[in-house]
Amino acid sequence: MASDSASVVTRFAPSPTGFLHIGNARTGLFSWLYARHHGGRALLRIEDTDKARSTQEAIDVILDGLAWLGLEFDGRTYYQSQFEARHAEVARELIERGAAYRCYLSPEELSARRDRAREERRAFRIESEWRDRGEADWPAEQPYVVRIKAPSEGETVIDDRVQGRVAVRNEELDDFVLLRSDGSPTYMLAVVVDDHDMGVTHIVRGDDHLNNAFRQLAIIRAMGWPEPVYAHVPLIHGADGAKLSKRHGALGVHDYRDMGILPEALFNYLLRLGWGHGDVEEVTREQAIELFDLDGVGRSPSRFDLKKLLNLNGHYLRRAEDARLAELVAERIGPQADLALLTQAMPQLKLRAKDLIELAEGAAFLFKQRPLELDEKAAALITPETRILLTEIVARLSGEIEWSAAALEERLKALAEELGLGLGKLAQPMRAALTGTTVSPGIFDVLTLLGREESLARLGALAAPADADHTV
RNA sequence: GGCCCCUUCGUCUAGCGGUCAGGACGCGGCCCUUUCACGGCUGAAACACGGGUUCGAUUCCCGUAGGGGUCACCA
Repeated sequence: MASDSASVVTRFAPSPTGFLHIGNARTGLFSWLYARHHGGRALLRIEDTDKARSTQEAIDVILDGLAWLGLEFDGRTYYQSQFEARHAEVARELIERGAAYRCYLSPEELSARRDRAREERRAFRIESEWRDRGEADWPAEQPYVVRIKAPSEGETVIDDRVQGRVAVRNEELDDFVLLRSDGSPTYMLAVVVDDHDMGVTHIVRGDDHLNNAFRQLAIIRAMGWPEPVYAHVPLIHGADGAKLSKRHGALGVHDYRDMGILPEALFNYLLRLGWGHGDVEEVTREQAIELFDLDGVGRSPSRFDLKKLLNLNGHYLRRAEDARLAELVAERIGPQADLALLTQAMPQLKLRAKDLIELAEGAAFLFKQRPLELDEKAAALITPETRILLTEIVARLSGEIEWSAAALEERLKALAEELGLGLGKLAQPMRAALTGTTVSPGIFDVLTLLGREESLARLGALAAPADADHTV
């Protein structure tokens, strides 16, 4: 393990589908972490051979998502589409080596054979009569594909770093297509060539590719290239245990950002999904690089649990810099947000939120315009009796008193005692009048955050016992 | 259906032949308390099943069941 440390090269190879899939992001994270842990290089290659989907916009979404998560890759970003000539060249060389052949079977003929096999309930396997034909037999002006000559005897074994030893009988492998009839390379050819040319030593990817690895090995061996170490990590599933897809809700990394998840929280959550290291739960990026290795990756697929992500996010929220959170919240509140005030309130606010949306909601009272609208529960707290109470409170706070949490607490506790009431009896109506809700930071903090003038105005608006309209 | 993989609390996981099967999320209770949170304490909750191997299996082997992945001139 230590011996190959210096030479580790991994790659993450997403295709631009319009969003950065959360499962792909985790695979990318593992790949990146493995390289970082071993002091190797983490490369990024965009699989943009599907021209229709590979718009610059779709590519930017991927790049943006990775950057947001804090995964920075080494060297330049590779684009698979740039290597098509090279792919074709390898296909040609494979033919020359006798490891691949031109197959003139038409798509129609192929599907007819497939249907026949299905009817007869046998497994379909391509057996092209062109496999052993030579150049002399090639018909002129006929479209053809290039197929690999897959090995048909013995077995192929992969020592996977996650899945363990996996063997497949070679008769299961078929002569898959390398080059389409239009001369373009298939994925199967392109990955192998690119991985080799990029010097990738460790392929960490989703285990939906495990079956492909056996096929790809056929190309690698035919070319006499060094075989990479494989690590096929299980996919992420939804709550119902099926592969994560649209019907499971939020799929893209951007969706979680929009939901107010902090990147370090998603990073941590994704890391712990399918990977464990003793009892550790909260792992920073630095610790992850130090601790991560493939032997901590489980072999079974894990289910995505939003509740746990939210809980983790809460932990990171509480730990985050107040000024940073103030900026993130201000973006969500809009132009009326006051950064300085938000930052000042943040130590109190961030205790009460699991995501940035809740944080923004919690901060909303700071910027409300008078007269405040009261929500239902708050309105219920304003009664003729509590209005009288508020009148008294306003009177007590109107003098030349020190407007600090400590001083206010002293005053109000004294008043409560005088009236023979619990502090809660004063605090709740005050909270309703000051914030328009029944949930907020401590009442003395609310008072100081709002300031003397605004506090007294909000309190005073509901103090007069005459008006029955709760919104004043 | 063929092939491949997987199986510890509801979920994420620790465990790597002998443990009261540990932690986290979620859930219940209690404490703290001006609301809500945060925090602290605490409770319920798991080795899929059947055979072996062994003095002893959650742990090793083989089946069964269940789940998942994959079978294109998509990536």
